Amino acid sequence: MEQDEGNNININNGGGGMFVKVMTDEQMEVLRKQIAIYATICEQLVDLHKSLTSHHDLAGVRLGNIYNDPLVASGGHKFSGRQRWTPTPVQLQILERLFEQGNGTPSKQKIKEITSELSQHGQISETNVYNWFQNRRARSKRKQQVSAPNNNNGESEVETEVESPKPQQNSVSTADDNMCFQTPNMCSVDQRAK
Amino acid sequence: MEQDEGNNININNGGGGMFVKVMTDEQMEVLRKQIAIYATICEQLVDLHKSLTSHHDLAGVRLGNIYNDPLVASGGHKFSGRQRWTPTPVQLQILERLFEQGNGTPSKQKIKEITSELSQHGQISETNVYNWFQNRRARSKRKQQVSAPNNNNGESEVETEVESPKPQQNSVSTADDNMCFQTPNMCSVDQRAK
DNA sequence: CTTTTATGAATGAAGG
DNA sequence: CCTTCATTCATAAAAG
Repeated sequence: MEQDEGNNININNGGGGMFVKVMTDEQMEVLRKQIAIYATICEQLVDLHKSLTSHHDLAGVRLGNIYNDPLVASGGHKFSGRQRWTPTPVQLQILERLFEQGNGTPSKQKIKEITSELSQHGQISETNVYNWFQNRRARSKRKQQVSAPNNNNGESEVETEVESPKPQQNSVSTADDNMCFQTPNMCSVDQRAK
Repeated sequence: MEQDEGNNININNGGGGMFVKVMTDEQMEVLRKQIAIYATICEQLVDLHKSLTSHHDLAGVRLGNIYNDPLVASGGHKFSGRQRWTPTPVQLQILERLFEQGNGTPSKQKIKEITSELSQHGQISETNVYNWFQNRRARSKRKQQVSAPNNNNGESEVETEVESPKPQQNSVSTADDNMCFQTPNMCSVDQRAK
């Protein structure tokens, strides 16, 4: 095993090799604090903007309305929007915070409050909030189930190296749950849908 | 237990053993999402600035892919094995066969069996199977809709999506949820700016 | 190498 | 709550 400068550890025991990302507790703490500061700045900026532009009624140009794509607009017809609600990043932060706060059971009254609170950051309805909590819980629950059943196959080499000439049959490492790296991409132009 | 036995990994190759703290895939995912969210907020703020200041020198500043796999890019290593599953030809064949067999409804139990069966032909998880059936069904259904000649007259046609009546005003944004890092109290911004 | 297509995965919403 | 559906996003694979 060797450790390079960039907190990557190469575990190489005989047959296969595997890279894992490592971090000390101290590094984690530093990171966490930095992110927290980042969050604070962002939120304050958003609020600042909101108060500064409150008289302009940003309702139409609301944050995150990136899907008001020029393509549709140039098309000359309808404001093809989308029907399904999508939480803004700020809303998500708040929701997640509430979720992990242990207020596991969103009561009817809570829903109202939360909705009211979140509406400061974008259009939202009580149903949206309700559904979000329902889905959030169900999803996290399912994830727990998935991450356990591995009794049979003792050990197999972990094919984490993408560059290996091996075809792309499977690229899953030790874990079985499937996570994918998806970045919120607000800039991408939707060119699919023929 | 998570996939890594509590993010401690015991590296024991031959000689001595050693424990290091590592981030689980899930933690990495969480971190990435969190950062992505803040990146999104910042970008929105930039856009807001643009519309507010209505300057002239714009449209060129595309922040584009700042968050295009920042984590993966780090260190230039391809450790981040999180790629999407791709069925092997054999697996695909079996899946197709099951799909045609009229077992239209893949129950939870069936999923397990199928997964177990397919795992002999390559890496796969229950989620993969589940998703596959979901997608398969949705896809074939849509195909039929398109090809289904319900065209009474050549009036309204095409346009996979329609401008359905807007049930409510929705702000639009794209982001994913999930984040576990608790924002500390230093983040005492009052969210209501009105 | 760039663009297009096919498809695995994520998720809001509805049904039971 | 839990399951299912529909829609969308991102990326591997294919085409140029």
